Formats: sequence, structure tokens, C-alpha cells
Amino acid sequence: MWMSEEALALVAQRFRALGEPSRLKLVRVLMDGEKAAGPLGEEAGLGQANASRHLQVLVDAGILGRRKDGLQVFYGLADPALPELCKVVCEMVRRGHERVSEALMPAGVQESPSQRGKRPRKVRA
Amino acid sequence: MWMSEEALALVAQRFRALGEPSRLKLVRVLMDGEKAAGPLGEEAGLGQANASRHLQVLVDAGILGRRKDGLQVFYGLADPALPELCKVVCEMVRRGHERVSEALMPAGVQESPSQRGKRPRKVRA
DNA sequence: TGACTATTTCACTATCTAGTAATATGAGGT
DNA sequence: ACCTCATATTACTAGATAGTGAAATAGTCA
Repeated sequence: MWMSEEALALVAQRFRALGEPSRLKLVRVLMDGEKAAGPLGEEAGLGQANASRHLQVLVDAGILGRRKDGLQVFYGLADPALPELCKVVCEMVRRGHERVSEALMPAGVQESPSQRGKRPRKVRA
Repeated sequence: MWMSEEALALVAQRFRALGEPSRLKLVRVLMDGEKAAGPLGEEAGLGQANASRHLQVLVDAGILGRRKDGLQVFYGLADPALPELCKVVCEMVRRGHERVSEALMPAGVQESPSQRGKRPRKVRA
């Protein structure tokens, strides 16, 4: 329709890069401005090696950019649309949480009685 | 700062749910309107079990909603902001792809010469 | 050059995830 | 009740990923 297989993979890559709490912490710290890898990882509560790898993932996904200055490597947001993006998702989460955490329905869509409280089975907690 | 640990996990969950090409295909199909699981999975090119599981992930993440009608289960987008969200990310990808796929820099940020073509090493293809 | 420092990479384990085939569940029709 | 269809769930395998600590690498300063 309106997207190639390859472009789809790129979009997925970006979404997935933002799909780990640790990486979101890094991004959040960088909202205030660029920061060196050391303090950045520390502020996000990550080990050094771990932070480095997550930063690499974010750079590979085009979320972050890097700048070397002397001994340090500074990271910063690579796209001005990123705060907007996070804002949209945060609002989605907020909207979603006004309702019961499961029963999120699109307009006019309602769950059949059989799914409500009938069978606890194993609801994939 | 402006987000609890728990909220961060929820945001990450949503991002991660959109971080797989198969799931993006499902979402893309649903842009036109709700559809039953069978045709939906088929149109996305997924096996039955696989589609079902991906749909569950999307519902759990609050991306999709479901409606049972007789034998069939119809899925639909659960949040009106979703198309907007995808649009923003697609534009990010487009912007990022105008440049060389690696050298995405934030404003005024430039890579040190040592990182450019010097060490091929193992660039995490 | 040589020592020092910030950062990245390596080795490893544990956890998670995608995909597939087979089975179970649940609703309708006969 | 039985049988069938649509969907969901369950093993199971293979591959990816997070986390950690030790070691290597790149850059700076004496």
C-alpha cells in the first residue's frame, strides 16, 4: 500500500529502540541537552558497559547523535521530532490508563461477555 | 523528573509492541478499518498462530481493541493518535535516510575523524 | 613516549521473543 | 448431542537481547 518492506523494518527498528525502559531513561536524560556517556549512564542508573551498548543501539536507530570532545563522547537527540513523539505516546498511555488496564476499546467496540470474567485461564499477565 | 518508573515501563511496552515489522503490518492493515483476525493475519502474510499472538501483544499494549461477533473476532485501532504517531516516525525515518545511514547528527554535532573510516573492527552490522 | 582516563568491546549467562505445528476452546449450525 | 469453523493457546526450536565484569581501545596530558 504505502510502505515498502524495507521502510517498515526501519520504522520497526526505531520503535524497538525506544522499547526498553533503560533506553527511555537515557533519552529522557538527554531531553535537557547533550551529555557525556559516563554521567549519562550513571544518571540513568546503568552500568558502564550496558549504557554504552544501549547508546549504540539508539545511535544505530537514528535516535541519538554523538560528538567527541577530548576524552569524552557526548550524546544528544538526533531528531527534533523526538520529544513530540514521546509526548504522543505518553498521552496514549495516560488515556489508556483512565480505563481498566485491559479493556481498551476503540470507538463502539465492546468485548463479548465470554471474555470478561468467565475464564481466568492464563491471561498472559 | 517527570515520569515514574512504572509509567516508563508502560511507554516502553507501547513502543516495543510497535517494534516488529509483523505487528506494524497488522496495524497498517487496520488503518483502513477493523477486520477479523483471519483475513487480517492473512493480509499481513502471517501464519494463524503467529498472527494471533501478535494481535494479543498489540491488545495488551493498548494499541488495538477487539470485538467478538459470532465466530469471528474483529480488531481495530484503539487510539486515534496512532496514525499520527506512525506519521511522525515515518518522517523521522525519511529525514534520517536523506543522510548517510550512520552519520545522523544533532545540530552542530560532528563526528571525530577517528571514527569515520579508520577502524572497521566490528561495526555491529 | 608513557601513564592516565573515558569509553567501547568481549565473554558469558539468563531471559525473552519470533516462528511453526499441533491441540484446545468456544460459538453456530445440523 | 455432534460436527465444523474461527480463533486462541500450548509445546518447542532458534535467534536476539539485557545485564555484568574483565579486558582492550582511543584520546589526552605530563
